[in-house]
Amino acid sequence: MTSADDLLQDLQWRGLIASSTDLGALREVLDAGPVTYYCGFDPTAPSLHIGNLVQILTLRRLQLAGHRPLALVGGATGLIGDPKPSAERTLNDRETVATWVERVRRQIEPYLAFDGDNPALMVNNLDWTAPMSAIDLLRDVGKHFRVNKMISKEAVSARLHSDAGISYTEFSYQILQGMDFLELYRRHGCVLQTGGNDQWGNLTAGLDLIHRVEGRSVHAFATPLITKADGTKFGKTESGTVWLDPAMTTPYAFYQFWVNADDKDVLAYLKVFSFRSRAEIEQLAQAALARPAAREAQRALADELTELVHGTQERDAVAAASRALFGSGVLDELPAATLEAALAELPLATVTMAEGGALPSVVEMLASTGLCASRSAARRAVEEGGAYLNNIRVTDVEARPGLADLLAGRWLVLRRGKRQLAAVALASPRTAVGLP
RNA sequence: GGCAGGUUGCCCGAGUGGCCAAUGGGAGCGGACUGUAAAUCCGUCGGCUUAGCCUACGAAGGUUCGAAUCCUUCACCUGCCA
Repeated sequence: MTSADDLLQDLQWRGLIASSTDLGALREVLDAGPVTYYCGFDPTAPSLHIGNLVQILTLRRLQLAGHRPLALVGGATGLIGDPKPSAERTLNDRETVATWVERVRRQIEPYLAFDGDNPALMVNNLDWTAPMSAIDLLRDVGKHFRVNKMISKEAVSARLHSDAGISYTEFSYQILQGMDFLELYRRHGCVLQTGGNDQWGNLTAGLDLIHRVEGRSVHAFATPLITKADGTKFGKTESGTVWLDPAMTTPYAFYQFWVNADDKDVLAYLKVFSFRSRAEIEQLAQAALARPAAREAQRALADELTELVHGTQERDAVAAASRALFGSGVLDELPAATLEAALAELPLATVTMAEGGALPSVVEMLASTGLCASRSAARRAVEEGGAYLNNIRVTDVEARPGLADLLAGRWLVLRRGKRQLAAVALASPRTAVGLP
């Protein structure tokens, strides 16, 4: 077991503790033996995203240090919705939430060990919330919550003072989350809750409840909101949120997300997401400073996280594809196998040859691969000099690839701008159409 | 329920009868410079069979040769009054 001192110092160095209860008290508890702790995940989408990864990995870090994680999926809280600062959430129907609960549960499992000395446990707050009657809730739990305190919580207060107002449903969210902590304390002796900093009010709701009902002081800490140096939201790309589900964000796109991290952000990301040691991370930071163009830190980050989330095989495939596609080499010099493996990571469009052996125009393919939103946009891209066929700029709006452009007899690589790529495959190999 | 104001492109916001696919800013996208980075500068930013055409200024009607702009009705939002 890692000493509490080492563990807490590591967490602090990584910048993972944005808010916390008394750390001295927490240190004592952690030193006394394996501590049972929990973090909750509400099913608000069919997949978790890289923002949630901070929480998942924090669970993992503590387990690796010898403590016992409870991963909670919010089958109940997901039906209610925690108050967003901006506006009321739309309620998702029960079947949807139930489906998402299962997906989220399966998504978290690989990061934790369910056997060994300090096995993890998955729990669902619907298990203890669903059997409860309204009277139970109001008498047994509600009585311990003071409205004055509830409305002073940041999430609630922001909404009370906004035009959006707040529904009783969302207002009650903190009661449910507080109940979860109490329930897990009673069932499993859970004495620590972690979560995102935006959840701090909900974390403390649980602390207060346990203190009132059980007379016991328990602990909590919150991880910071991950920010970007340029002020934009973390975890978004041109095509939206970076999801953990490979069907929603391809491993290639996932890898690219990290490779493209800003120099100014990469050290912070390594601290938060990487399991490398402090010494290793500091070495990477130095490398980034000395040779920024080599992007060693970004690659290390991308490699490690892609492996962690999608496995070694995918990691190797997308790293190789990225090297091939963004390398200095000319595409038609790549071995066919390397090329095909790389292209397999890209969005793909299939084209057929018209009578007379003509292929669709570059503009048509830019649109059909989704690289450009419309043919007008594709046309514009070509006019702006932002369209490339096999890494060679296309300048003619009417340009139409010929058979000689096909790589390995059937592939075309389309690029828009610097880094958006797509593959085009000829439906039937060229040998099948009877060449002269 | 009454009175007043508002609803414009991804967002903010000009436009009050033809010169409006619609000023300006932001975001986005592309180019140059680089390093698949940032900053900066430049360009672009409804769609299409792209020297042209089509669809659009909350919705539906109407006036007019011609409407985002005028009229009518409806919907929604905001403020004040009950």
